[in-house]
Amino acid sequence: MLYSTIETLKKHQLSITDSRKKILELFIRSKSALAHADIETHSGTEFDRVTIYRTLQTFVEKGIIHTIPTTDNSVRYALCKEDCVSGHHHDDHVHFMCDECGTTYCLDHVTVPKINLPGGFTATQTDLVVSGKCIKCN
Amino acid sequence: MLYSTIETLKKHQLSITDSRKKILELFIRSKSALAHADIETHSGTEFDRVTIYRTLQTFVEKGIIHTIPTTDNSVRYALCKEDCVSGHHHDDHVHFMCDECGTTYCLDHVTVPKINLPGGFTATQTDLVVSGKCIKCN
DNA sequence: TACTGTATTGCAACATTGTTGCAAAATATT
DNA sequence: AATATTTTGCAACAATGTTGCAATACAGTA
Repeated sequence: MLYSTIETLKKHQLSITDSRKKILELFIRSKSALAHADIETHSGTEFDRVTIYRTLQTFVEKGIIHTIPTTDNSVRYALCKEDCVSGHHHDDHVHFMCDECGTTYCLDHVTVPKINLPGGFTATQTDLVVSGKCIKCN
Repeated sequence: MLYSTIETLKKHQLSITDSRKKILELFIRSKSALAHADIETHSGTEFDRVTIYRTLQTFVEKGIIHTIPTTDNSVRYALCKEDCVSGHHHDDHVHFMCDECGTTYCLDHVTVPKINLPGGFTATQTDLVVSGKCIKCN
C-alpha cells in the first residue's frame, strides 16, 4: 500500500513528501470521492490547509486525481483505479452523488454514452453525474 | 418582456420587487447560464450582494432557475425556456461549458440518455456537462 | 388612495473557502 | 555529507457565501 503511493509519486516525477504520501493514501483507501474538507478532517492538524490545496492542485495537474462536477457546488476529487495510475484522463465514467449521505462514487464500469452536439460545438470532455440514493442509504 | 417576468413571479407566488424583476430579466435575455458574479456585474451597484444571493436561492426553490454542475467549481444558474416557466425540473437536458470563453449553454434539445446503475443505486437526477469549444470559439 | 400586516431589502458582521509571497524546512542530487 | 532545488507552514489577503436585524417596500383591504 505504502509502496504503491511512492511508486505513483515517482511515476509522476514528484518528490516524496509526507503530505503527498498521506493524502494519496487517503485517496487509495477511500472508495469514494474526497472534498478538501474531508482531507483536512482525515489528516488531522497534521498539514497546513495551504499544503492540502497545493497537493491537490499538483495531483490534478499530474493526472493522479481528477475533479468531479457536483450539483451542490463542492469540489470533489477522486482517484480512479488503474486509469489514474497510468495518467489517462477520466472522462469516460459516470459519477454518483448520494443525496442522503453525500458520498460520491466513481462508477468505473458505467460508461458515458456519446452525445450528439449541435453544429459548431465540439466536445473534449463529458461529465455525467447521477444523484439519488446510494447502496448504503437504500 | 417585462410582462413575462411579472407573470412568472406571480405564477410562483412571489411578490414583485425590483430585484426579482431585473434578475429574472437578465436570465430571460441571456441565452447562457449566469454565475452570481455575472449578475452582480450586469446589475451594477443596484442591488446588495446579499439580495442577489437570496433572490437566486428563492428562484431555485421555486423552480424558476436551476443550478448547473460545472467542472471548474463555479455555481451557475440557468432559466431554461418553457420548461422553467411551467415549473418542471430540468434534469433532462445537456449543458455545455466552453473551455475558451467560459460560456455555459443549456442544450435543451439534447436529452440525457438513461443510465444503468449498479444494483442498490437509485437515481433521482442526472446531470450531463460537456466541455469543449462552443460555436462562437470554433 | 390610504392603512396595515407581511415579506423583502440593505447593512454589518461573520464564516468559509481559496490564493499568494516568503522564509524555514525537507527532499533530491552530487 | 554538502549543496541546489523543491516543498512546507505561516501570515496576510481575497473571494464567496451566510445570518440577524432594523428599515423599507409590497400586497391586500377598506
